[in-house]
Amino acid sequence: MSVKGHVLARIFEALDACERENLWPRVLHRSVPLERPKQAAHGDLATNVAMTMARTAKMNPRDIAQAIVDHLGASPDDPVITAAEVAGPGFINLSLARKLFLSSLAEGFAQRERWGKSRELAGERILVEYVSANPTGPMHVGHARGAVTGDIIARLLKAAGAEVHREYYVNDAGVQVRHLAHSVYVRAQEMVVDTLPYVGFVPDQLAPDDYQGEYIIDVARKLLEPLTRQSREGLITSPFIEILSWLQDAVVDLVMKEMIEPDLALFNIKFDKFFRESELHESGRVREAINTLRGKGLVEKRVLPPPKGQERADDEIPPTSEPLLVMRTTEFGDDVDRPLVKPNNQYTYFAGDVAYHWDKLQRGYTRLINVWGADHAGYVQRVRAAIAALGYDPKVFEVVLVQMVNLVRDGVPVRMGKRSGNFVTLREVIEEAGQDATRVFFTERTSTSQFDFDLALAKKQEDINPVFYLQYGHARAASILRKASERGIELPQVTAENLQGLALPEEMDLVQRLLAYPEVVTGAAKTLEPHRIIAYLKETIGAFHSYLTRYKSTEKVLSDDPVKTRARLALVLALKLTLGNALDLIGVSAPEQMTRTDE
RNA sequence: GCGCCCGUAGCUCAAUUGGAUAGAGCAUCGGGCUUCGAACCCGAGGGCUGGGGGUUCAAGUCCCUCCGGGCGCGCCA
Repeated sequence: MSVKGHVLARIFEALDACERENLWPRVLHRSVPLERPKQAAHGDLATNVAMTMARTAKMNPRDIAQAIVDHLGASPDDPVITAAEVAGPGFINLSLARKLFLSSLAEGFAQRERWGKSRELAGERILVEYVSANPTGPMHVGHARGAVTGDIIARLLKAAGAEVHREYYVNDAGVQVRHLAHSVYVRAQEMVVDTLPYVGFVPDQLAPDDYQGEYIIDVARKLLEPLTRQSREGLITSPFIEILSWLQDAVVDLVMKEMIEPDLALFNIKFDKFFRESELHESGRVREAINTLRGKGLVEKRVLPPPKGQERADDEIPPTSEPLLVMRTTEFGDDVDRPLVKPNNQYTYFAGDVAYHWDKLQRGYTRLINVWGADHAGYVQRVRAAIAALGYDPKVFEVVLVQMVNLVRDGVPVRMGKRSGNFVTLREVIEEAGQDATRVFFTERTSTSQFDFDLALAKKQEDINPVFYLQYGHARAASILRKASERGIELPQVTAENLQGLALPEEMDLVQRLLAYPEVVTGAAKTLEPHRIIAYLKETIGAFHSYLTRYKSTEKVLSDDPVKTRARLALVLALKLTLGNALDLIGVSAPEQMTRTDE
């Protein structure tokens, strides 16, 4: 049982005792917050139950707190609570038995790579959808943040005991893919035109909305590569519209297999499934979803009004007054109703997404977590509406909105566009900064914060980069253990007995920080906030360095006193395990030693 | 104009989800390596938590309202 578990049991006993004496009305279900105070003077743990009870009990919180303290039975010899006192407006500050911490740490260490993992979310089946970048080119830095965030959220949920599947939704059915196919078609024609046995063939031209990027030529080359000369000629001389369907499929396949999947692999990000939007259309799932909505009377054919507010400056999309099939998402909190079928009789992207999320729900997931870019914020409400309309609890649908990354070079914004082909790829960033650093860079902050990614700075930042700090902590612990072995000191078992030699306040502080690790993991998992792991690492490592420095000339880990040495080595072992597990959780390597590459 | 996200030290961000005296890194200044790794540590300066109002024992955190920034706002994805 955890330290908090022991303490909670005692607090509940005390509450029971008070209620048996009718000091206040009995409450059946009560939560008791138990926190580690910021200030050491406030004890090892503190609770504010008394203050939360004051209102319903109609009593002074200090009086309640005092009654609880009186029934807590704290004494210096107690195996759990050695002292308890009322403080401030009604806090109860608790001092705990040293032995309790030490044996808890030993128990934790015994779990090895399982230390920090829990069964907190056991029974939940969670689908995490992330990246889902359009299959129209390589991934750029803008996708990196979502990729890292989604990956780590999946890892956190798994660590908390949930069954987790990772999915990438491939939008291979829209006009963008049509433009992609046409771009490749044109490039392929240009490559083959010279070898044609007859003259007079005129290649197509790239349309304004087609993709200009260099990589299109690569895709075209890869497309033609496996084909015989005859097939190549047949392909490029066929009218675009005739081979469109085949071409789209082939091109998306190439982009996914040759560009996106390898880049993700470079990042050590894997998916359980790449879900093709086209599957939903081909299998009739989209039609089925719309029919279901129709059966509920939520679909109608009508003219949608133009958007409110400012007039569109450009005339790209002419206003249409044709009636189209819309879903009444406004009945579920959306701003306006959303179209399902376009005037040209094609399904909208939204129609596909309704079917997709319906499919997810029918696969039995209890939670659907989508990691989306902030530019999709306006989309959340309509999908949630669809889920509610299909008869599911909209709360199962959660969206982590990852804010935009502004790419700058020396403070000057870098414009990016996939069509223009002007962008910095994910591959370039990873090759430049490394996987570990990129992961940390995108995980440090809350996903709601927007920030600039300065390419020039990223190079210079070697010393500033937080990843080194995180890894250095682990390496330094490893180094001490290595040094001990060099001196012929046997590494101790991490047991409560061996830890008994810990006496310094900084040592007990470290013990308590390590003991907090499992809660940090479950906390990060429950809030879907990966940055908490980084924050924990920074704080714990900071405390470790500080401890080592303070006692570097007085109380070293490897001292003349065998009892202290054994205890401190056991602490370092537990620390190294905890840091290693935490780094592993966020997909960052935990080196045994570090070597400087610069200077 | 409407919707969503955000506003905390000069800069980049935290703050145990409503708790006690708001903390780190970078930058600036000043210290600390003959002995376990100085990619480190210690100290100093720097704050009306954008402004105002409200909710309560308690607000950076929740509600309202202004101000400022980002994203989105047809039938693109």
